[in-house]
Amino acid sequence: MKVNHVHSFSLSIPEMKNKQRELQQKIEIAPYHGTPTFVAGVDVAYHQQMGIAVIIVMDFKSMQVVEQVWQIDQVTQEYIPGLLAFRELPLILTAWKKVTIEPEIVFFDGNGILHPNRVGIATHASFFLEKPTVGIAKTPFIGHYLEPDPQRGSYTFIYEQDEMIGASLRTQPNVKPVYISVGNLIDLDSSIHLSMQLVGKTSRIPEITRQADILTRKIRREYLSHPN
DNA sequence: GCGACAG
DNA sequence: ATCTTGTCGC
Repeated sequence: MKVNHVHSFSLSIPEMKNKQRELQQKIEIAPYHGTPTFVAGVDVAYHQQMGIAVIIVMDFKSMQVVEQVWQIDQVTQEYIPGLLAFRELPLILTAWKKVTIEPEIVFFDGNGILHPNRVGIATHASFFLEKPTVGIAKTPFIGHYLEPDPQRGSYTFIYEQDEMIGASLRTQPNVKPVYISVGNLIDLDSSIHLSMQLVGKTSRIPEITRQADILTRKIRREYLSHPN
């Protein structure tokens, strides 16, 4: 297992757990509540060794993109299940410095506490961003849950033992659900409902991370894909 | 020990 | 994540 702790951040797994316990108290004292004005979405794409991190800032009500920033750099850390943040977070945090419109909540392509150590990338990122984060994953990682009803907006909770660690959310009728989990500083119900409000008419993935994903591929097309 | 395993 | 054509459906 190769993990270089030579990044703009570095937390060992025990440190992650401590940090999580510390911020868990803030969640209980002051979880995010209400309707955000601006939200952000984060995603990363790759072209060989190059990674492209995109952050989209969007007006929550109109779902219009108000800012988009990105960062391109070499990524040498391999992907290890459970340690996605070690691969993607350094690039994301560099891109984050370019954001000028401050969002209240940040959504990630990946998991929050729906993770073997309860520290998925959305949770890990919150330690540095210090704001509420939510994980939106396209495939389940861990946990047990029942299939949500086929209609749009229905959801079931995901458990491990007696711990409720996420939700399986049906964003479109008869379409495979997405997997929502708390990153930090927000409760699961808000995470689910805010994610659902960011779903467009026909897409399975909420617009906030979908737009980030789209831009990520566009940048790759224009800057990295062509040999000449 | 063996397989599974977010992106 | 990435490699990839056509195709069914709104």
